[in-house]
Amino acid sequence: MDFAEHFPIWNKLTPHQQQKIKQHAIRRKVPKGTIIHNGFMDCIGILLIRSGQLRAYNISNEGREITLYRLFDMDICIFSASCMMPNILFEITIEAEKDSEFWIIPARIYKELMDESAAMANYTNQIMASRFSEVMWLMDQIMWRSFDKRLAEFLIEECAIEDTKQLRITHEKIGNHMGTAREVVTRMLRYFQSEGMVKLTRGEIEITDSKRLRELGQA
Amino acid sequence: MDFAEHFPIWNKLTPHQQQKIKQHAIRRKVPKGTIIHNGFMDCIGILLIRSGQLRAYNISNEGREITLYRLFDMDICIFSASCMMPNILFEITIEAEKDSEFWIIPARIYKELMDESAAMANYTNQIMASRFSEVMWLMDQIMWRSFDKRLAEFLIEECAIEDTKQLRITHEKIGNHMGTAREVVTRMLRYFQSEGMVKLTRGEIEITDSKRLRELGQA
DNA sequence: TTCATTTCTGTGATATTGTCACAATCCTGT
DNA sequence: ACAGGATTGTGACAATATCACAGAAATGAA
Repeated sequence: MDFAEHFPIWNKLTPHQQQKIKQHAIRRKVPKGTIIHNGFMDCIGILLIRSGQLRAYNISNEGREITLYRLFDMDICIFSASCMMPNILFEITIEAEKDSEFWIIPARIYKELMDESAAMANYTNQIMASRFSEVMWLMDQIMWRSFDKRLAEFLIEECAIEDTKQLRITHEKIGNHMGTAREVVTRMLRYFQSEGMVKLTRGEIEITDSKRLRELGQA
Repeated sequence: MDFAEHFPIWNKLTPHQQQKIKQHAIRRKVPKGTIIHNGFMDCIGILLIRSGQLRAYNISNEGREITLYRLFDMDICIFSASCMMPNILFEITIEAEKDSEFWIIPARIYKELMDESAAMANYTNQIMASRFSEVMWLMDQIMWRSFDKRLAEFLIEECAIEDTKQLRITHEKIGNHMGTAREVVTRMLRYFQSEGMVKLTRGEIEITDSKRLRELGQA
């Protein structure tokens, strides 16, 4: 079990607490597309991500989506255990964007640890603050930046994550990430193409002028 | 000092911790309009509100505002001590909307308490979760609800807070609360007036059909 | 291989909201 | 009474969202 290597505050826990985690942590593997957490329904526990990529997003009543943040290797997902936090009154969905593997610490166990360990509680605090910061960043984007800049930034970010200039993603998916309609994405991408910044083919977007796109995204 | 009566987890603290708070907590009174916290600049500490009303909001580079949440009697303001939370990477401004009075626990003292007391750390967690929930609620509003419904709901909410149907507020202020331009507010209010839901005079909005307004706000 | 079906993209028409410019009105202090 | 500021009103236009529908490309079944 290489859990200890990955859990950041392992050394601040007592042997007894370490033992407890070792005993109850479960390892799990899920294929791309799996819904790991959905609103209030389930409460599997805290996740420590070993590999893969998760996406936390919000769904409107009409089924429109917006990505709140993403989780990568070593990240910790707390909202999959929102049942143990009575003041979390919002619903969030968490989905595996890629095949992923993670450990689960059951909510009950984690709560016990938080209650008895200030280190654990403070660490949880920091994770919550990180997620909060990410959502606030998103809020700023939505409120104060125009769509062309946001889309440019999204494409650049996506290229960085996937480490390629040939993004295999549909306009619909981009719309779901950004909380807007597919048509809006299509139109803006066509504009980008007319400006020579991307080349569009079905199911793929090739970035042809990443310098200009980056400038636009950072403006 | 009636601090103890107001601080929710007072009983879970050791006498020594209680003593420490009593020693360092400061009481302060500020007039309406005071900026209590501004971005990263100051870090006065945790506030426990005794009376009055605070507003936490966000400012864009161009100076446009949006209210994130409000704080009332007994509420606790943590972002006035964001310097002690390294993962809080966003800027927030906190302003007294009315003459207000509160206690301040200096950030350093509060941090010491959190580090040594799991109860304190977990309590802080809950406050953070509450604020997070409020921001997520706002996000939902912004993303998925049309402006007429949001404005209707704002007016109803404002009436509840002020306990009156004659709101003394300018269109500009409403725009700043809702993150939109003054003209947009003016136009929608004129529409509401044409529908007989409000009556507009300079500096005042009288709600004349709160039933319909409420229905609109909840639709 | 062919055809039907599904997925993905393209586009015009219209509605909503944001931006800009400027005017009109009301209020306040002198 | 008057000047100057604060507040509100409004038209023109831009940006984005919504709706309806069509065409193109991929997929899978026969």
